[in-house]
Amino acid sequence: MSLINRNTDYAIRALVQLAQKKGKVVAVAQLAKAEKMPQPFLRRIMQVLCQNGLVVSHQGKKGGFSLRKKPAEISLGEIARVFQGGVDISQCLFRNFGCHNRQNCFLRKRLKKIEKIVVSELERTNIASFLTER
Amino acid sequence: MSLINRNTDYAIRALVQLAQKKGKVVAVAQLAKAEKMPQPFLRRIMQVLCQNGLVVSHQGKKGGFSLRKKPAEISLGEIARVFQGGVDISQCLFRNFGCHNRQNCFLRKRLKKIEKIVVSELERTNIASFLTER
DNA sequence: ACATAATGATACTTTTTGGGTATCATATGA
DNA sequence: TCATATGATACCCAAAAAGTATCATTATGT
Repeated sequence: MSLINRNTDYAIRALVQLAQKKGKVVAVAQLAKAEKMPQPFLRRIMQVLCQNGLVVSHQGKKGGFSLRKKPAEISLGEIARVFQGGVDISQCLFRNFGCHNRQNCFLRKRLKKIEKIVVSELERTNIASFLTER
Repeated sequence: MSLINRNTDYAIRALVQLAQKKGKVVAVAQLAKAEKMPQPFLRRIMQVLCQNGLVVSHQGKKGGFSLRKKPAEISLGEIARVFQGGVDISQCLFRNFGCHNRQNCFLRKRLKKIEKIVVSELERTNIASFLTER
C-alpha cells in the first residue's frame, strides 16, 4: 500500500520541474523525458492539473504547460486530492461497505487519528519545499 | 488507499475478541460471526496468526484459538507486519521499480518521514488499547 | 495558406493485487 | 467412531491501478 499513487507521484515531479523553470512554458515531452515518465500518461495527468487550476495549458506549436500558482501554494495534499480524492487512510474495509457500527468502531477511531496527522503533513509540504533540496 | 488491508483489519478484530475472552479457546466460527467476517477467510488468517506466534491453535472438537501473548504486547504494527509486510507508505512507485536516483529522491525522503510517524503510532497502539473502549 | 507540433477529449487494454472459495487431510473430545 | 474443529494448499474473481491509442483542435513559423 502506498500513500500516493502514480498519478500523484508523476504530477508532483512535473510540478517541481515547472517550478524550476519559473513559470516558463514546458512541453509534456520534455517533462516526461526528464523524469523518465511515460509521455502519454503524463499528458493526461497534465490535462487534469489544468482542469483543476494548478497549471495553465498553451496549445499549438511551442505550446506546453506552465504553473498557475506559486510553488509554495501547491501542497501535496491538494495534488493528492485531485488524483486520489484525498488521503483516505482510515477507510472502512468492512465486508459489503460499512461496519455495522461505524460510529463506534474502535479501530476506525484510531486510524482516523493517524490519518489526521498524515494529512497535516501533506498539507504543509508543498512544491516549494522541494526546490532547494535538489 | 488504506493503511491496513482486510487481513490486518480482521486479524485485529479477532484478536480483540480473544483478548476479551481472557485466554479462553474460541472457535473461528464464533469469531467470524461476532464481527460478520467471512469464516473461511478468517480461518486462514488465524492460521497465519498461529504460525507467527500470536495465537495458539487447538485442534479437534471443542478446538479453536486462544491468545499466546498479553493484549498489551500485541501492537498493530506487529499485525500489519505479518499481513502486509509492515507499513510501506513511501514505496517507490517509479516505472519498472526503482527511481533512477533512489538515494536522493526528494519525494521519497519526505514520504519516509511521514511513514516513520505513522509506524510509531501503530507500534504504540496495541490490542489492550481497545479493550476499555468497547 | 499550410505543414508541423503541441494539447483536448475519450475510449480502450493490460497488469496487479486484494479479497475470497473450495477441498482434502488431520486431530480430538464425547 | 462420528462430529467438529484446524492444517495446508490451490485456485478464482473482480476491482483498481497503470498505461496505450486515436482523432480532433489549436497555434506557430515559414
